[in-house]
Amino acid sequence: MKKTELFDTLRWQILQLDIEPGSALDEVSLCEAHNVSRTPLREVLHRLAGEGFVRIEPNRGASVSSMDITTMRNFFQTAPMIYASIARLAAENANPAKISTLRDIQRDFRLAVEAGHPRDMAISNHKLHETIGDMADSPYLSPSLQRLLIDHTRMSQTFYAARNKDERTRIMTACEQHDDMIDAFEARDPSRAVTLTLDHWALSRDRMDLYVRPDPLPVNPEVRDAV
Amino acid sequence: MKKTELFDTLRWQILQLDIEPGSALDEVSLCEAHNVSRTPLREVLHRLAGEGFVRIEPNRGASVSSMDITTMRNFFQTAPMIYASIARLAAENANPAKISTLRDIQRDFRLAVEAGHPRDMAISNHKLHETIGDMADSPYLSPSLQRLLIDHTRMSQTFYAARNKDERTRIMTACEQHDDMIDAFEARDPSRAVTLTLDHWALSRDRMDLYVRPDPLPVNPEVRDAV
DNA sequence: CGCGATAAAATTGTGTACAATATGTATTTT
DNA sequence: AAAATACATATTGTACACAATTTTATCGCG
Repeated sequence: MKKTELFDTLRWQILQLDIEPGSALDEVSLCEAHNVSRTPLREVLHRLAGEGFVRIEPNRGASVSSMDITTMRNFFQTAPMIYASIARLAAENANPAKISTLRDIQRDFRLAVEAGHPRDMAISNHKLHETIGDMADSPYLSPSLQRLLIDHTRMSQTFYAARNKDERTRIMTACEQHDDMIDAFEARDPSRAVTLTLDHWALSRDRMDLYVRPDPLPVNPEVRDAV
Repeated sequence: MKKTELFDTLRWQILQLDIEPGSALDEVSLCEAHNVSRTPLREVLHRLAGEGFVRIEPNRGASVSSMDITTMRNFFQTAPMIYASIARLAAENANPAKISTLRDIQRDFRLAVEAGHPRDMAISNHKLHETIGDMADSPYLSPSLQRLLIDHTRMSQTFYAARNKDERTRIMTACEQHDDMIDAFEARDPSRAVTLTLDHWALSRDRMDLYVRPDPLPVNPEVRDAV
């Protein structure tokens, strides 16, 4: 397997929670698993570290970036601002090629929703928001967007693994919102794009709360205090 | 030289424009210069790439991130928002240890100003804003702050290389603003911290414009078109 | 002289061996 | 039995050799 593939593979494995947050990454086992030597693997790990997927402690190897409660608080604080700014820029910078890409991704997303495949939903959703970030074309904002999306996608696994009818309805709503957002980008309507984006955020935020505080809440007082 | 040192060395060389933006980085010459083999050097380059200091094109090596006019436009658009948000969080999360660090760095900055050492000013200024970012303690905002600071520090070389009295006065003002900002952080006054930060931004912005559009403007029409 | 193909040189990418460091275990000491 | 030490093992870090690729130089041809 080539290095670029390896990078993408590990990236997606992390995003899809195939590799648990916080878990240690053993170099030799990864090498055997992906059929590369340690030299390119380590280079990939260093890049992943630079982009926030992984944490490298000198002489102690790499581990997947963790998602603890304190960072979650920051997440909910920061996400709406970044998403809104990105949306604004994306609407200002919209071009037909990127809009077309967005439509393609959104088609995949809708198919995944109709087929009820949580993994594919999460993947398409990530790609969609990543592409919006590309369209915004802001080298200064996209680092934060990328960092947000890492944790957003990991958390959204819960969101898309819909169990009851209400949750499935929410996913349908999110799907419609995507279409509306793309329409707003295409129409180059920044303020509408921002509004729709914030609505979209609010919808997924309500569900992601459950990731941090799983439903039903544990009644164990010790656990509550720890949180 | 160890790998962590090498990382910092290259980082500062890029930030201080010792290595020109856009210039190619030859692996073997860097190895000889810093007395390491290519393996650790390449790992460092990959990490620098992940953090936005460097750009790696497969099979074509690494080059220092460039600063063209289009990215500059994004810079001025994005910077105030990120700086303000970071300032707010820094004021909310202020703790004595970090405040003390800030005071130390600011002391260095003032010394550099009084001694008239542009390089040291730029370094201290970078460290100061980086530490404010640490204090804000937001894993989602700091990637963008870091990316902004890369270009801000590189541009500020112009700012600190003061030639006339007016420019030196501006630097003095910036120095005072640093103190006021740290006071606001220490007092845990978010809104004041944000206001002061935006003032500080406005001051340096006015000077950095000159970097993008050097004074006096070239009247050559070909150059204008190319830009 | 310009253009394209081909060969040589230089540069980047990968595999492997070995060194340095950290971790785990057994033994000794109190 | 607990703590400390020394040793063995496992893991990470680095150097180097070679493979793959790109860049440069050379040559032939119209």
